[in-house]
Amino acid sequence: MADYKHTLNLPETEFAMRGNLAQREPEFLKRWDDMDLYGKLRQAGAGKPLFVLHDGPPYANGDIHLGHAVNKILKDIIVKSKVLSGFDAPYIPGWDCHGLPIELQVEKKKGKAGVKISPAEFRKACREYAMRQVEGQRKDFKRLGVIGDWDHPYLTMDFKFEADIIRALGRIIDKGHLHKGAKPVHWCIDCGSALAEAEVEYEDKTSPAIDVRFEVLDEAAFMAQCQHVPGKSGKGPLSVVIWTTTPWTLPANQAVALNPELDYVVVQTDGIGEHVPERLVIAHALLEDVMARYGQEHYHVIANVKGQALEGLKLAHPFYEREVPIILGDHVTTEAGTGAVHTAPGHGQDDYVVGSRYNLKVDNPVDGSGKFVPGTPLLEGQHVFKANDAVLDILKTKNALVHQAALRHSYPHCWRHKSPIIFRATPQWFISMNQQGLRKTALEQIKQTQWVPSWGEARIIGMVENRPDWCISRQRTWGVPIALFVHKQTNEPHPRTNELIETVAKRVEEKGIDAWFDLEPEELLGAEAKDYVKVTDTLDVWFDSGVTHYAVLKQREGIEANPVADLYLEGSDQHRGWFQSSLLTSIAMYGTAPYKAALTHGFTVDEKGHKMSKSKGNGVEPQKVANTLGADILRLWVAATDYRTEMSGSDQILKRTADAYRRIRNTIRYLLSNLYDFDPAQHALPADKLLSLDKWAVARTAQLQDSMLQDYEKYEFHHIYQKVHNFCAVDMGSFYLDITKDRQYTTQKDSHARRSTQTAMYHIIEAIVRWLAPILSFTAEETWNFIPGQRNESVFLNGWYQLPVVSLDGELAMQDWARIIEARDAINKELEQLRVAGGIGSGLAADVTLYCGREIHDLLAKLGDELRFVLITSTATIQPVSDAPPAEAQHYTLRNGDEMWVAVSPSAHTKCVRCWHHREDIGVNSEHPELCGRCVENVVGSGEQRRFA
RNA sequence: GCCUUGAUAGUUUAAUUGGUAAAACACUCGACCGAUAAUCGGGCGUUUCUGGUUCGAGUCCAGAUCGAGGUACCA
Repeated sequence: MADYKHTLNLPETEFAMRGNLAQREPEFLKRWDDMDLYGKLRQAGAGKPLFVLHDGPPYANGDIHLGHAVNKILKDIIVKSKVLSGFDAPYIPGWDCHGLPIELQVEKKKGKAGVKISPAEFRKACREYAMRQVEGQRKDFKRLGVIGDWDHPYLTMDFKFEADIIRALGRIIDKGHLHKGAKPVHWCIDCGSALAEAEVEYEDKTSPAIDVRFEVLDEAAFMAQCQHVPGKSGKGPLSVVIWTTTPWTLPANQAVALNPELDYVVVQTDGIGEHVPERLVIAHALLEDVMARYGQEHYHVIANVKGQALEGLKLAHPFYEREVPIILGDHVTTEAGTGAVHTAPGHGQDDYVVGSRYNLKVDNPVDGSGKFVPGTPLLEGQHVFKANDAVLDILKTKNALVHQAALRHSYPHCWRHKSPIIFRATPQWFISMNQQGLRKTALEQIKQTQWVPSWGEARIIGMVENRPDWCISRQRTWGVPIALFVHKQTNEPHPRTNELIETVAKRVEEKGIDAWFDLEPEELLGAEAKDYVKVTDTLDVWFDSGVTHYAVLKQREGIEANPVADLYLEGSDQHRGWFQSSLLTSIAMYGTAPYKAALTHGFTVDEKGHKMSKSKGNGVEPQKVANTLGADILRLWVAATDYRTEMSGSDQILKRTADAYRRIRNTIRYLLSNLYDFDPAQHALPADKLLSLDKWAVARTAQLQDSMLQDYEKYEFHHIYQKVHNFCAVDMGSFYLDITKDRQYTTQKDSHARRSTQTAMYHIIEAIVRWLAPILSFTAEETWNFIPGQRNESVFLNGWYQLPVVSLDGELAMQDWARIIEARDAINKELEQLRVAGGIGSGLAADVTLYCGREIHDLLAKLGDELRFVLITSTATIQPVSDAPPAEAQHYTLRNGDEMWVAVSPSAHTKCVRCWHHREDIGVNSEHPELCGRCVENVVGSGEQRRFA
């Protein structure tokens, strides 16, 4: 048998079938670094319309996890797609560097600031620690193929940034949003300082649980609000009874809270203990429990009243000469107690919130060491927990104690000392939501912003509507100072605050935040210094990151006057966090939101939808994925997953993604391998000279590209993934590439038929490589250099591909090809039947006869002899239905109603050794006895002509 | 507890205004041996559950279950 293989145009390429991504990707990273891709992108972008995706800073602590990877990859996909769409899209990554978690890490190694180590040294250690964290995270982010200004990221601890935080604060003060107030904080008596939420742990503790009378002052006014039970009149004193587990907070009591919706009763008792008959006010739902607790068997309800009706009525404090009002709050429940809650705004978060609604005094008679301050009647100098007994004694003396018991319950403790902590009001700084209309403007601006997904709007509106004033002060070491001098008497900031802040900012720009902590007030205030106190509180770190629009957007991304980014993109937790802190500071400073659109992605969860955690061992580490499957697989997973809800990730799911990747990669490889001898400059045919099927392929590609560009526009990457994959597997793999294989391989190298396919393939690969670039960045860059023709050094330095416009209006239109595909599917089913029956192996061993209804007949007839190439069979004959299909022919009804009978049979002819078609005309040329006529023509003749396929 | 949000084949995603549940992957059976750790063909769902509205519900309504994010409370 003669060997004709050398007369075929078999595919060849150096583009590896296996990606070897984990090993190869670092080479591309180096290449991008060496060519300064980011710098080149900026140069190329000069003058183009700007698209700013402003990066939200991750916290500089710990290794990056899958959620970080998702966030950065989504941002990268968007930035890159905008570049391809012709925008100048800078990307400046940043880090959040101050704050408690870093302090705690440093404290573990160096000890507590101000105790074992000076605050200045402590801050230095924090700065060094944060820097190391940034290095580690930067390395991991870069490894994922994220392109950005990694050499010049923004760090909230840069001296310049720290100075700008102070300037931003100055501007907010200037606009009148700051106020000083008091707020209860967790306070450890042993530490002598406030604790952050993260430093509090909950443990069981036994406390005295007491019921206390608050006598009604104006009995007539009270009873007037009630509905009396007929025939029941009462006698004896009338009191509202509260229940508390912290007797020591009673000195700070300012009110008694009832639930407006609850039913309360006035109950007549015979007398509790040795006391005389009296009337008590209790929530109806708790009446039986309470009476049982008091040991009362004989009692009766004499009146009913809604909590609502009692608002504002005055009660007597149990042991001070003080009138306290009845107030209303939804936090009052019937789970425990009496339905009436002792309210001390200085000693509880809830009491503070409800108290601020009623303008109650935030009284805190307890000092930092837990003792009642001088001047506290009856209790001065006593330690709060020991004062419990004293309070009980006083209550007994005043006949105010109804009942007492011990209660074991969960109670906050200091994580260092394991000792119970207290709530204690301390002076704090706030950004007011209302005094300059911040809340109102924020709500207006939220409506001006595009939220993706749209429910983000309702979410953040709900939060902004309900949030209290923003407490921006912390009593911490590693943070940007609230650089104010306040008057010793008035507590007011210095009148020249504006100017002082700029002076301080300049110093901080030189020396960092220590410039403030080291500052002697005299240096700036001179003789006035004796009247002022230098504030040493630090800012909430949410303030730091909240002003990146000022410190970064305004100063580095080419947006000057009023920094507004095109897009902020973060996880859904940031409606509470960065989206909000950025919104509030921006409005306080400029009156507008800092972003035009805010996009949120869900959290990463495992395949069952449960959150990832170390203890469950269901986590996916991005570093590990990059080093085994490759970063492109992780990127493909991010793109393939609908980020609007939770994103499921697991080893299984990533393996599926890797399988899908291989399909895409092999399609690319096959296209490249068929272009090894193709030079577009020399061989490309004009669009109107292409074969019909090749026109279809180009048109299909263009169609898909249009819809994909819309998907990029709408940030719906999972649709792009589905479309690309489907294109590779269906349009290309099972149809176009399968059919054109014969033409590629068997026609003459430089024939019109072959150059036509190559032209189509060339356009297709030029398009695909760009579709993929934002997602499979490494693979696209690798592909870029394998595509024939002149090209620049990176796929990212290009726009989307302009596919040639093809017109299929001639004999076969797009919908005609769709119907041909439909007919082909039916024929494939029959071929499979024959194959299973053992009649044939390859489809090329079969003859097909079709008995067709009118329309499909006319359509297939247009293909003439080339129908067999479309069906990939040796012969394909069409007959009208009137020719009476044989019994063995299978009947199909096509979508347009046309009928078709399909008959398949093994070919009677021998197989051409070159093209593998079974043909009657094998051996027509005696010099090539094993070849069919067509192959003879292609080997020694002038080559076959094709029109359609 | 409250606010926001989700649930479609083993997996990832589709399904205009309610109108026969669609792909791909995986799996499986087979073919090919000129994309070969590749390629081609054939095969697989009570749309989480329970009710309701409707001629008709994945889609609308009510409730439940399980999950995610945020927030509050434990006086």
